[in-house]
Amino acid sequence: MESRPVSQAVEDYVKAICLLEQQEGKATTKALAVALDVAAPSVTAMIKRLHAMRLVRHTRYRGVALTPSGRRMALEVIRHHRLLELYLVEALGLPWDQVHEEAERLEHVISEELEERIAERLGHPVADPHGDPIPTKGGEVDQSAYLPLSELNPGTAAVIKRVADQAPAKLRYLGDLGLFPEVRVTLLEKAPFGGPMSLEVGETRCTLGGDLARQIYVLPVESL
Amino acid sequence: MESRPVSQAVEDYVKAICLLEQQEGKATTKALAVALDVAAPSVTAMIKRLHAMRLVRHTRYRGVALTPSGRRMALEVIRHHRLLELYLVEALGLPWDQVHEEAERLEHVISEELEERIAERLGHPVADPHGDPIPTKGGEVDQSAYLPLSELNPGTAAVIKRVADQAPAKLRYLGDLGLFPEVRVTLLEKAPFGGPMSLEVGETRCTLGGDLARQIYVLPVESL
DNA sequence: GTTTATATTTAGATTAATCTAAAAAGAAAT
DNA sequence: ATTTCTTTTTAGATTAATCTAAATATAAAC
Ligand SMILES: [Mn+2]
Ligand SMILES: [Mn+2]
Ligand SMILES: [Mn+2]
Ligand SMILES: [Mn+2]
Repeated sequence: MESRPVSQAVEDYVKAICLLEQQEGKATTKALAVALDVAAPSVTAMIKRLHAMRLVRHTRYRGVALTPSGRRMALEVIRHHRLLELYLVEALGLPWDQVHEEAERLEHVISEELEERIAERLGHPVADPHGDPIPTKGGEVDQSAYLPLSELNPGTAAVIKRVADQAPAKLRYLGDLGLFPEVRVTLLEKAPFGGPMSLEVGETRCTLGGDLARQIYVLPVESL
Repeated sequence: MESRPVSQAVEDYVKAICLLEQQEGKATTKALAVALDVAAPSVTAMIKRLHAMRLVRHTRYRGVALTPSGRRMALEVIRHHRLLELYLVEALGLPWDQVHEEAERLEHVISEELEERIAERLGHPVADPHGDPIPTKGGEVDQSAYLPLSELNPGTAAVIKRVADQAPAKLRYLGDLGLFPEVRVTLLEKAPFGGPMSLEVGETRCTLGGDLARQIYVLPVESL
């Protein structure tokens, strides 16, 4: 019954499976290979190990699904990751485009004790700097669904709730424009067919491409 | 010429070698095996790898010595470790007996950027919570030598400068007595042959065994 | 419904890091 | 100077995690 500590690789796999299940509805070998930047046969090999550890169920050629204990592990890692991202921004002033990479490594090595201190210091926050929900210790995740900024009607005001793009360069760009979660914006004009839109952010205005706008999720102010 | 990131194991080995060179004057296979809690043949195998990486020089049956680049790497890891220990105590309130274990893992995963932010937040400190010197970015280490508390003359006052024992239980005990670095104590009485001693700490007094007293280093106040 | 493209798995190899058992070297004791 | 003890090294095996090349299964296109 000796269960030795789980490796970083295993944690990254269950985390990736969990995120894929949420975002795509299922986790395939290919999607995991892309997400983790490894070759497909490496994924197949790891899936066998994860199955032996009872962390996933696997149907050949059909992808994997987390077991309850796999999900518990994944949410624990995701909680670490998002708490760390927020801590690095709030307590140490790291820019929001650098914290993902840092948290990617730190998430595997902090103790439960340290996790708790960080959560306490932050006032038990519910979202990370990008607006992604922080799972509770009990494994609950806020499921609120928001509207892509690209779907907002011109003339409407809304509060940014989530920035789904991870790419540092894009985050830096959005940061320069002042587009963070909890910031209020007003959509002025929108070109058709997913074209660019012009926004009012505080005192200033800016133009945003359709691709970026599709990655920004908002809550229209009427809904408040 | 692609030099892939160094593993945690390699970092722990060069760190252990560096500390042994300082404390014992040399780093033998056996001493490393004990320090790292691995079997002796594992050390021999790793020494070969470290040699291939030009981090150590090795004379068969005689132990290893760090090369300049090995020492640079070791001091970098030690800097991380000690900065982290201090940060965990100062910024997050972890008890000083728990931070060693935590830093042992974190030291390998923080970026140079994060290291710098932490150092800045702490005001570029020169010692960790146990009084161990924090190497500078340039690789300089404070070499001050202090007096073991066990060698202090009765009736003399001194400031604690370093607590060399790592054992959490002992650190907790010393902490309860208020015996931390930078605390001023007065030696009242001392039993002969390394026996116990009685101390004045602030308003209170306490008795300390000879073994513990030998691990506490002080600076007598006359020297100030 | 075949053919073609894509995804998945198997086969086989590699590397880092560890282990135990046994041989060899060096140090200490007689 | 031998003998004995300790340390170090070799030999050989194991496990996790990865890779490339090739085989096989599924899905898409025609
Ligand atoms: Mn990770
Ligand atoms: Mn995030
Ligand atoms: Mn370590
Ligand atoms: Mn320390």
